[in-house]
Amino acid sequence: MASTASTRVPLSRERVFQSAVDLVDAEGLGALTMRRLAEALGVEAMSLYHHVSSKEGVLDGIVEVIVGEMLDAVSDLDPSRADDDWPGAMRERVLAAREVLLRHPWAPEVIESRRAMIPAVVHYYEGVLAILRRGGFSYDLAHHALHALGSRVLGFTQELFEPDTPEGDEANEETFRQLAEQLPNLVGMLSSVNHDGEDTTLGWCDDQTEFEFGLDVLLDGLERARSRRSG
Amino acid sequence: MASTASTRVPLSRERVFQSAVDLVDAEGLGALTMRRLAEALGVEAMSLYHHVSSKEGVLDGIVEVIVGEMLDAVSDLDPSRADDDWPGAMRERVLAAREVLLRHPWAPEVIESRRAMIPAVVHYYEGVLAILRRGGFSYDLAHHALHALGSRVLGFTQELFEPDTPEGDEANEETFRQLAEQLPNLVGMLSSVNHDGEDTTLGWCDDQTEFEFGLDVLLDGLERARSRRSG
DNA sequence: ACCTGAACACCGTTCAAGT
DNA sequence: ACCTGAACACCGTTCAAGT
Repeated sequence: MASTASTRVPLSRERVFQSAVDLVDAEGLGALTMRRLAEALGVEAMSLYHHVSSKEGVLDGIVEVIVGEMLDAVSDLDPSRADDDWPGAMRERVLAAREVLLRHPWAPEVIESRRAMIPAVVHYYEGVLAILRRGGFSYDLAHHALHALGSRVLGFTQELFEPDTPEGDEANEETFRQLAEQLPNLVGMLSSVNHDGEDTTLGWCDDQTEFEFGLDVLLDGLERARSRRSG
Repeated sequence: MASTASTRVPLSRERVFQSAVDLVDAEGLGALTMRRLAEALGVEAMSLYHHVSSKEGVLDGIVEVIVGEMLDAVSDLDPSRADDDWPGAMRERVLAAREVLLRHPWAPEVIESRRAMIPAVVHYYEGVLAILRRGGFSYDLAHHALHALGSRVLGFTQELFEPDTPEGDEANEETFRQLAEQLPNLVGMLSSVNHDGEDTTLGWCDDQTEFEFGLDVLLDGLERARSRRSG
C-alpha cells in the first residue's frame, strides 16, 4: 500500500529532538536554528511547529534526550547499595551520568539554561533522592544536599572562567596580566593547579580528577551532616 | 564655553553599563536590546558600538557593575578575621554579596551565563581565596573549595526547577502531576519543604534559610577536609 | 572623535493556503 | 492531519556618511 516513490519517515517529536542532538554534536550549539534543524530533517522550518511549540521546546527536548541517556546508563546499577553505602552509590550514579556528558560536551551549557520540569530530569532526581533516603537522609536534609551538590549530580562542575578560545581574542589573558600584581592568591593558585593536562575533560577546570575529588569532599561533608543529625 | 542649548552628558562605558542595569532593574532582562538601551540613553543604537564591542560586552559590563557593588559591600569587612575563623569570614562576605543580589534578583541568571574574566569578578574571587589561604588551605584544596561552593560564593544557589509563572502556562505542574505516582521521594520532599514562605527570596528554593543552611553544611565539610589534610 | 540613518543578514514565529 | 511558502516583526551589526 505504501508508495515506493518516497520512503520519507513522518516527523515526530522524538525524531526532531534526536536530530537536534545530532546537529549540535556535529556543528555546535550555534548551528541550532529552526531553519537548520528543519533542513537536516528534509523539511521546512514551519513544519517543526506541528511537533514542538517553540525553540525553547526543542532545547527542552535536547535535555530530555541527553538525560534519557543518563537514565539508561544508571538503569543497571543496584539501588540497594545505598542502604549501607550511600556515598558509594551516589558516586557510581554520578560518574555514569558524567560519561554521557563526555560524549556531548556542549550539554552542560544547555542543561544549565533549562529550569522546566523535563520528565527525564525529574526521574533522574527521583533516583538521586532515593539514594539519599536509603542512606538515612530526612527530606529536609536531602533537599539541602541536592542544592549543595548542584550540577554535580548530573555529572559536571560549573566553570568559573573559560579560557580564551585558541583562535579567538586574548581578552581574558590580557585582563589577567594587567591585574596580576593585585591578585597574589589567584596567581599562586593558577600556577599550582594543572590546567593543561591530557585528562578527560569537560572544561578548563572540570577534568576527571577535579570532579571526583570535589565530589568526594561534598559526599563526605554531607554524610557528616547526616550522621550528626541522626545522632 | 559650553553651549547651554544641550547639556547632554557624553556617552561612556560606565554610563552605558549603569543604564543597562537600570533598564533591567525596571523592565527585566527581556527588555535589554541594543535599541532599547540606546533609547534610554537618548542616543541611536549604533552609537553604543563606539563604547562596547557587542551586546556580549554589555552583559559583561552589567556583571562588572553588580559585582562592583559586591566589592563595595565587602570592602569594610575585616580580612584578619579569617586568621582564626575562616568560615565566619567567608559567611560574612558571602551574605554581604547576597544582599546586593536581593536588590537585583535577575542578576544570578546573567552572572551564570558569563565566563569571561571580568575585573570585578576576578577581584572578588581574589578576596575569597585570601580568606581560604588565611584559613590554612593549600592552593590545591582552595581550588576544590571554590568549585564546591560554586555560585554560593557570589551569594546565590542554583535552582533545580523554576515554578510556573503565576500568569503563564502550567506545563511544569501538569508534567509533575502526571509523573507523581512514579516519584514517591520527590513528592515527599516537596511536601515537607516550604516553598511558599514569606522569606526574603531569590528563587523558588533559594530563600535565606535554605541559603544559609546549605552554606554552613559546605563550610563545615570544607573545614573538615582542610583540618584532615593539614593534620 | 563621535554620532547617525539606512541597510544587511539573519532570527523565531504567524498565517493563510495548499494536499 | 500534515506540510508549505511568503511574510512579519523583530534582532545584532556593518557601513558609508554626516558634523
